[in-house]
Amino acid sequence: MPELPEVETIRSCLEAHQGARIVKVEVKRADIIRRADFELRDLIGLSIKGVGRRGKYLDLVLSGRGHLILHMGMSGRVYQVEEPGQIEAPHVHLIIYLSNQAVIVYQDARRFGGVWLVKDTRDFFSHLGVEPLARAFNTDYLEKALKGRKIAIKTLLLDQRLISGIGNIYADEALFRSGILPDRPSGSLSRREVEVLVRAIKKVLRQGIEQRGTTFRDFRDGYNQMGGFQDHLKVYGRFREPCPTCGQPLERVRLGGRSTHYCAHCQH
DNA sequence: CGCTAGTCCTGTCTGC
DNA sequence: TGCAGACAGGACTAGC
Repeated sequence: MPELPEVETIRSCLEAHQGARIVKVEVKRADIIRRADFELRDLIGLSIKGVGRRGKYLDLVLSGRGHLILHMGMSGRVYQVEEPGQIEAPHVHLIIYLSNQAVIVYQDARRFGGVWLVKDTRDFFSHLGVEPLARAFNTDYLEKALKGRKIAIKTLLLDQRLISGIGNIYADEALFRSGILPDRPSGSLSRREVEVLVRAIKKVLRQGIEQRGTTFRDFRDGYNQMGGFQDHLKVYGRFREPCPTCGQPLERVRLGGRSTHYCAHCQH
């Protein structure tokens, strides 16, 4: 679920807790901890030095070189509450109590997400590709990555080893805005098309962040509030609705196992 | 390399 | 109303 704009939205919400100390940690389900370089109780007393994001991972940087890393999978939420008594919602797996009285809640119904206690993030993030909003993600980079590849361009955009942060919604939206069909063999894109696509990816991700993410179903921001970008989606979730550009009914197919939305008239 | 299918899970919606 | 089946924003693996 949460793609780059959603995780970034949560990240900026949690930034308010920079400097706060962890006073207590409750784990409701031990198996959501996917890796622990140190003990959970070692978190007590550490302060939050910063809140980062890498791809779709949220990175709580702790004093003493530790990181508490969260991934939301499909249905995960991370948000803060003022009153601990209000955390009765189902599927709460981790609760972090801070010295500033805030309580951070991690919940994930489907448990596709996870939590990692990591000492050094360099190796942890080493499998991830370029940040799509970074300068390093440009026409040259994508053109090189596409060269000779036959894989469908949408499937390639979802490969986190090449570009980290794009998910199903923003892939469909970026391709629509670029006028490129999702199943085009990656290597068949012209330099001009690659350029247009890179710009569209950056633009749609930035708009998603501005709108505080897309709440298609589960997503909530760091205050457990819905995002706003769902009102700006042009194709995702709009099967059979008229294309916002040409009015023809939008199509939906399955591509690489993922639901894929596009306009057969506007995208080539 | 590229592609499909399966896996991890629960919730929600649709059609009968 | 009940129930079965499809489907869901992610990521990994096995197999061909």
